Amino acid sequence: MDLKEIAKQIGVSTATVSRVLNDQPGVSPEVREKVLKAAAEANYRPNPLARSLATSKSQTVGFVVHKEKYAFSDDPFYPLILSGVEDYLTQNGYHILITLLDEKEKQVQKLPIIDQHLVDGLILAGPFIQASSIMNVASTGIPFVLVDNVLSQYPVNCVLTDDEGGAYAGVHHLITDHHHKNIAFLSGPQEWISNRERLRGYERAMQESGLEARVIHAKETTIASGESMMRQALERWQDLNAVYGVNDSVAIGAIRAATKHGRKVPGDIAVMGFDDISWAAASQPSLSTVKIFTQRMGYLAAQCLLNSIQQPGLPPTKTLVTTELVIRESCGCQEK
Amino acid sequence: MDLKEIAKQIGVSTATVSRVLNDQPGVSPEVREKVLKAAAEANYRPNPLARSLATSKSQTVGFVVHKEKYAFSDDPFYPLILSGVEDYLTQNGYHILITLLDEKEKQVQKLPIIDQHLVDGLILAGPFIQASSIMNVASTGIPFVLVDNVLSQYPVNCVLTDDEGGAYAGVHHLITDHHHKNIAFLSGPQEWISNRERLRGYERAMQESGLEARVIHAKETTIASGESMMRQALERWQDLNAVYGVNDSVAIGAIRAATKHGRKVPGDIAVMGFDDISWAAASQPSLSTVKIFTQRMGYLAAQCLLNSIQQPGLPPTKTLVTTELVIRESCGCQEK
DNA sequence: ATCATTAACGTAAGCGTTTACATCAAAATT
DNA sequence: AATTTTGATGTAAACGCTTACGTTAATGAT
Repeated sequence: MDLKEIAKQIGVSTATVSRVLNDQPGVSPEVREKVLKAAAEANYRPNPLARSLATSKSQTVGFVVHKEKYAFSDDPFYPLILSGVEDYLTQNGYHILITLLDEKEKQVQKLPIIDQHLVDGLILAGPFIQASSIMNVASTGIPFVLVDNVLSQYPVNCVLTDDEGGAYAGVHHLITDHHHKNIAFLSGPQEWISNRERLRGYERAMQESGLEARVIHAKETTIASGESMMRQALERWQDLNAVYGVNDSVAIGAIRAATKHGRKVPGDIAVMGFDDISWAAASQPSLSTVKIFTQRMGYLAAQCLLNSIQQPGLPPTKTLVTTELVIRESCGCQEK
Repeated sequence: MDLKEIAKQIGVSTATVSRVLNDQPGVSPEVREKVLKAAAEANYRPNPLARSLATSKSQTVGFVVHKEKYAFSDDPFYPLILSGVEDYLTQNGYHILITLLDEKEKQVQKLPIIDQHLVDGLILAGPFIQASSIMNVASTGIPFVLVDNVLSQYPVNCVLTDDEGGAYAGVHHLITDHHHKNIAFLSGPQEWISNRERLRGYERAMQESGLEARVIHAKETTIASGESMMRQALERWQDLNAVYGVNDSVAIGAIRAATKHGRKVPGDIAVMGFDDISWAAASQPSLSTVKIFTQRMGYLAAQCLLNSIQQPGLPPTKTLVTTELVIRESCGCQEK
C-alpha cells in the first residue's frame, strides 16, 4: 500500500497526499480531510526507507559506547543512559542504532553507521573514546553529543553529572554534620573526567575547611582496588576518621578492608561513595552515597541531540545534571 | 559519489558496476578489475538506504527487550546478551536497532521497527514478552528468535541456558561432594522459564538421591527476597544444611540472613547460587555458583537469526547453552 | 476591465540502488 | 557456412517517497 494507490483512490496526485501526510501547507481542508480518511482506512504506513532516500534524513540516531564498559561492568550505567536516550527519542519518532566499540576501534568516524549515513546524529557515551576520534567526527559535520565525557580543546555538546558539586556535598556532609577532619579520598584513573571532578570536589571541600587533602590513587575503581586503597590509607594515616570513595564499588571495598582491619564502619571510620548503584543499599552497613541521575543524563543528551539535528548551527551546549545526597548507615547518621 | 559517477568514469553502465560490487557473475575479469579500482580510488560507499529500497532488505535486525529488566536490574544480563548479539551481527555486516519495551506496550508486532519494515529480523530477549504478542510477530512472517524465553504452544527459534542441568549440577555438588541432605531451594516467579527449569533441576537432583524437596517461593529474585526466604527456611527447617538460591542475588540475600541468624556460612549452612554475576566473587564469603554464558547466548541467538533470514523456511531451532560449576567459598569446598 | 498576486494542485524529476530484459558479438554446434 | 548457444554488457523500470516547478483558476488591486 503506497502513496500512489491512495492518491489514485481519491483522485489526487501523490504530491498532494505527501503534503497532507507531512502537514505541509497548500492543500484545501476538504482534500486534506479526504486524504487523511483514505490513509486511515487503508492503514497506510509511509515507507521510511523511501522517505529517507528522498530527504536524506533517517530519523535514526547512533548510540556509541565502549563494549567492555557497557556490558561487563558491575552496574548498568550505560544501559541506564541508553534507557533515558530511548525514552526521549522514541517519544519523538526517532530510532536507535547501537554500536559497541572494541578496544581496537579507534576510528569512530569510520563506523559503518556514520560512514554510510545511516544516522542523523550520534550519542557518544563514556570517556573511553579518544579525543582525536571525536574531533574527526566533529569534522564530518554530523550532529553529536557526548555523555559522561567532554572535550577540553573544543566546545561540543555534552551532558555530564555535576561530579565536582556532588563530591563536595558528600565531603561537606562528613565535615560539617559529622565533624570529621581526617578524611581520605580513594580515587581512580584520572583520565576519566568524572574521577577528576570528584577529586576536585573533595579537595575544595577540604580546603574550604582548612583540612589537609589525603588522596590514594588506583588504576581501577573496583571493590578490589577499594580494598587495596583502604589498606594503604589505614597504614598511612593512623588517625583516619572517614574515607570518601570515588564510586560505590570502591567505597564498598573500603568498608570490607576496614572491617577486616578491625575497624567498625561507621563507628571508627565513616565511609561514603558516589553513584548510588543498586548494591549500595544492600551493602552492610548500607552505603551513604551521592546519587547520580543516570537515566536523566541520557534523556537530556537525546534532547540536546535532537535540538542540534533540527536546528543546525546551534552553538554547543554543556549540560550539568545535579546530584543528590543519599544518607544511609555508613556515614554514621543513623548512630546519632 | 554514487554508482552512476563511477560507471561514467570508466565508461560502463551502472548495472555492471552494481554487479561487480555485489559479486555477481556476468562480468569479465578485466572490467571487474577496473570497477574495483575506480571504486576504491573514489572511496565509494554504496548508499544502504537506496539499496534497501531496491532490495527490501535492510541489513538490520531489531533487538527488543523489556526496559525495566534491561537497565534497572542489579546485573547487566541483557546488556551482555546484546553484546553477544552485536559481536555476531557486526561481523556479518548487520546493524542493530534497539527497542526498549514499556510495561504497557503489549503489541510487540506494532512496534515501528517491525511495522515499518525497518528490520530483517528480530531478537526478542527475556521472558517478559507475552506469548500472544510473540504469536502475532510470528504471524507476520518476519524471522525472529527468542532469548531466555520459549513458547510452549508452538515451536520457534530460541536460545536458552541449560538451567535444569545447571541447577542439577549445583545441587548434586552439595549432595555428593558435601554430603548435605537437607537442602532447601529458594525460588522465584514461576512465569519465568529459567526459574521453573532451575527448580526442576533441583527437584531431580534431590529425587535421584532420595531426598525430600524443600522449596520456598517469592515474587522477586532480589537480595531482599533472598533474605526473606532464608528467614522462612530457617524457621521452618531446623536441620537445614544447605540452601540453593535460584540466582546469585537471592543466594547473597540468603547468606546475609543466615549470618544475621548466627549461622556461619558455609560452616553451618552451605549456600550456592546461579548466574555468576560479578558480585558473586566479591560476596563474603565468596559465592559458589553456576556460571551462565550470557554473552554466548546472544551470539548464538544472532547466528540463529541470520540463518533464518538468509535461508527462509528453515525449521525452528532450540539451542541450549551449557553452564559451568564455579566453586568458591560458600559451598564449603575451601574448608576441607 | 486589466493585471498582479495567491492558493490549490498536478507533473515529473529526483534520491541511489537493483534487476528483468534486451542486445550483441563471440564461441560452439551442426 | 548457417545456426544456436553463451557470456558480457547496456537499457530502463522499479523501489516509494519528496519537492521544485509549472499550471490553473480565483482573488485582489488599480
